[in-house]
Amino acid sequence: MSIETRQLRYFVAVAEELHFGRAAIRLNMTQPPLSQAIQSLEDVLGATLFHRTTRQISLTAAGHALLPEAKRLLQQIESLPALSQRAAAGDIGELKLAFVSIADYSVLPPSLQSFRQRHPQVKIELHEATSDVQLQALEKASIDVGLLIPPIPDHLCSIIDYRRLRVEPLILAIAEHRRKRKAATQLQTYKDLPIVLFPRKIAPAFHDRILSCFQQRGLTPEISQEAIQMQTIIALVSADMGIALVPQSVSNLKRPGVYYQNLSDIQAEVEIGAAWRKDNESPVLKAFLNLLEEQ
Amino acid sequence: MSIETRQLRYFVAVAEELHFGRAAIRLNMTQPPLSQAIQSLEDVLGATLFHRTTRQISLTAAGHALLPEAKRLLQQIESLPALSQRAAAGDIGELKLAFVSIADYSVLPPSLQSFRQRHPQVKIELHEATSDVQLQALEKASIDVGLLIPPIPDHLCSIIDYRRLRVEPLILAIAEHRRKRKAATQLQTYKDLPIVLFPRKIAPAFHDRILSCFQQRGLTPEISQEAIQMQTIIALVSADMGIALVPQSVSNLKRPGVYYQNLSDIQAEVEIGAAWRKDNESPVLKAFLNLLEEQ
DNA sequence: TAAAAATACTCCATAGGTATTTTAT
DNA sequence: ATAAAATACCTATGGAGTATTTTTA
Repeated sequence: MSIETRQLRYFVAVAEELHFGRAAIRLNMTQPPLSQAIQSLEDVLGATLFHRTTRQISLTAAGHALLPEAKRLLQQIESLPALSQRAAAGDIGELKLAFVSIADYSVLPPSLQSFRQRHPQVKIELHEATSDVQLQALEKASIDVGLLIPPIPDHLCSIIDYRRLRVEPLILAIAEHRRKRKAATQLQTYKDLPIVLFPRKIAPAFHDRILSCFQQRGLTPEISQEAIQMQTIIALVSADMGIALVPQSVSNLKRPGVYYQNLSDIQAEVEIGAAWRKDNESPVLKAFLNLLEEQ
Repeated sequence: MSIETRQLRYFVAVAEELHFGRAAIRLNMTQPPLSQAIQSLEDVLGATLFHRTTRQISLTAAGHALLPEAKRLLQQIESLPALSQRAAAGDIGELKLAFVSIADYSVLPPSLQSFRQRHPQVKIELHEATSDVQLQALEKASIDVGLLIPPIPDHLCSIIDYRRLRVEPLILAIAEHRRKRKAATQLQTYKDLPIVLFPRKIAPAFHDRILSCFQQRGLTPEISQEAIQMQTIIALVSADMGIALVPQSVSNLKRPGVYYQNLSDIQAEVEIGAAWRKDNESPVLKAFLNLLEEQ
């Protein structure tokens, strides 16, 4: 036998009224079944809760100890519907979000800010990761959503949905003192400088997109250094290790000695989008995707 | 309609098994009523808890949010019998204890120490108070027990029980330099010195007991100063304001310049006892009284 | 097509009601 | 004498069982 919330409600009513008859009225029932319910509660607890005479009743020590506990528990149980509904609406919960370092300079900050504002109770778990790591994480469902650079491999298209968020042109990051005078907007101009690049292993699509810009112009640049994060690449440019092609939004990352130059002779763009599992029913995820839709 | 613990138990079982059939077996019941109970729980909560296909079920966001709450609540509800039983045994609860300052040097410390040891969960509320204040407090039931100096007034004898704890001889407290050489054990020896005394208003019984010692010997001492607490009286003796008659145990209160002298020519004693309301059923009080009994 | 949840119905345990007794003031 | 809790007994709601249907992987 086990304690039911009904018994706790009855106990609280009797403890507060200190009168079985009045408590029964308050509970919309008659006195005898209330007496029986309290007796059965006392049985289960293994302690008497009331000193009874037919004229007046009072709480025993066990009753005194139980009353605040019972009230607290009842209150918490009554709050469960609200809890469930808020969870179902995506107002509470958790969002595991991964992003490529580029997103850190474009889509991520405004999205995060407005999501936090609308869903302050949602715990957001952020992971910086490359696109292929994110795709693996999505495959094993260890993240809810990834902000990454396409493509989505064919074998994952059946379980993963993707939505484009932003397309940015590539621009040139170059050490200030290497800059040619008078708006040299041609990549060709800098053909003799080595380049800093993402490793092909880590981000093959992005790596190839950049190299193809050079190949289109018949250039075969020397790769002086590889780096995984945008800020490292910019740091290397600033240290005069070479030039780099980066998404336009990275120019928000100001660094002394680094100049960003739009290019006129290449059309290369880089796309960032959101990817998530088709079978992920999380209302928090839905809320996040709705918000991305709006922006 | 309201949530019953039965429904929470069912939910936890299904959420852990992720299978209605197996959960039903675990709960010693059949599957259909379990499905119905979960449905009715979902109705009350206003949220669905499981994504169901006939092949497999999984928790919704609402279910995920509810599961830890439900487990916690069930655990707490299951701990209520233990709580009630400990309260009934006096192992948890509160003891409001008042004591006269004299008790602070005799009965109180050992009693408190062993009670704390046996009932570490009991919260003890200590008040230093004179006997008459304690009796008033007992009358309006604002304390559980008082350590005081008798007598109990007649009009309270019907509602208050009393038990003698200790009887101590009165001894002389005297400034070191006033002490006559060679064991002057007669009160008479010091008849010319003024005395320090409890105010009659505050502790008439104790006041009168002390004065009667002098009167027995035909002495009428000058009262130089009155004080309510033992340590104040001893401080005044040390400041050479006069001599004092104090219970023997007060000699534990060493103070430079104060000498304690047994007296051979008086028989006066002071009694300390415990008083409590007859109608106080508190198991904590019972435990405390049992312990006093032993000592 | 087969495993599992939902539905339909049946039944009985027990929550709750009515009538009465007991008890303490 | 009376108010109030306990007891005895009855009723009926709804929790749980059995049989069957529906669903989807």
